[in-house]
Amino acid sequence: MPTTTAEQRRLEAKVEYDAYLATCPSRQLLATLSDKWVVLVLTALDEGPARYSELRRRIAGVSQKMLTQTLRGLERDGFATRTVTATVPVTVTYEITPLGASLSDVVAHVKCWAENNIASVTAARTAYDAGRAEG
Amino acid sequence: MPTTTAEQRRLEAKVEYDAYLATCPSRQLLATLSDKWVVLVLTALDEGPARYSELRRRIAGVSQKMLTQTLRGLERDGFATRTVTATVPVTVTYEITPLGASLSDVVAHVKCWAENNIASVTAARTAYDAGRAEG
DNA sequence: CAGGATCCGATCGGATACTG
DNA sequence: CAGTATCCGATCGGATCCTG
Repeated sequence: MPTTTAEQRRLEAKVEYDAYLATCPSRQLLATLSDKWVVLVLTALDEGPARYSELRRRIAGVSQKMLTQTLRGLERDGFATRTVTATVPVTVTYEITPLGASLSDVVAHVKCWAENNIASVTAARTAYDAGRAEG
Repeated sequence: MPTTTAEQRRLEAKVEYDAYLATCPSRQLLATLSDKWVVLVLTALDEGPARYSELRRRIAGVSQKMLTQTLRGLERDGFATRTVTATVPVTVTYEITPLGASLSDVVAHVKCWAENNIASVTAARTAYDAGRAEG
């Protein structure tokens, strides 16, 4: 009854790999950028400081849950600052940090590539789908 | 019974925004890169052509479902080619395309930023968590 | 070898209701 | 105004079984 087979070894490899991925800086960042809301909020903040409600307006369609959650993440990662002013009712202002702005530049770079190459991607997709259709 | 209130308008805004996002090239690409497997497979292919089983080994921890699904996506987007050789059993080789290699360069750029700035992010996180802990 | 098909638990994210 | 807390449907992805 050999319980350690290819199955076992694959599982071990997975655990190792997961650990590797978890500590890999680039994977961590990719995971962050994976979040669609992170990119949208970061971009919105890049246009200038804004209050919570202002952000909800800039990013139409975001739920309050996701906006809050995303802002907390950005704050934690040092990409944005959260400033509370003791007015009545309280005023909260979010602002992008230099680090956040730097990240925003990277995102802009990705956007640039996308805009330059979307035509090729669309063409490839159309061709691929056409091939599927005719069998 | 005014059924069209702020709630209604927000929904409409959301629909519009979703449509905008769906057609936005950069968002489409970001959505693609969002997928952790896309990045991993693309990177693996960037190291050279490989067969299906070889890819499973290069990317430890990937399930066959996700690998296949991801490869189909890459093929559809024109980032990789799939070549079937009629041997017994059949041999399938995947290779990155120039477009895919170009995208891989962008990913490398992101990785570079990550490696250069991970220290700042980690520091920010530690500081943030410390602040939370002490209340 | 290279997948297609299916089941199913886990996570995500929107809607809703309530608070200082 | 700026959130927090909860419910819950939908999607994701891994495991498993099967095929040319």
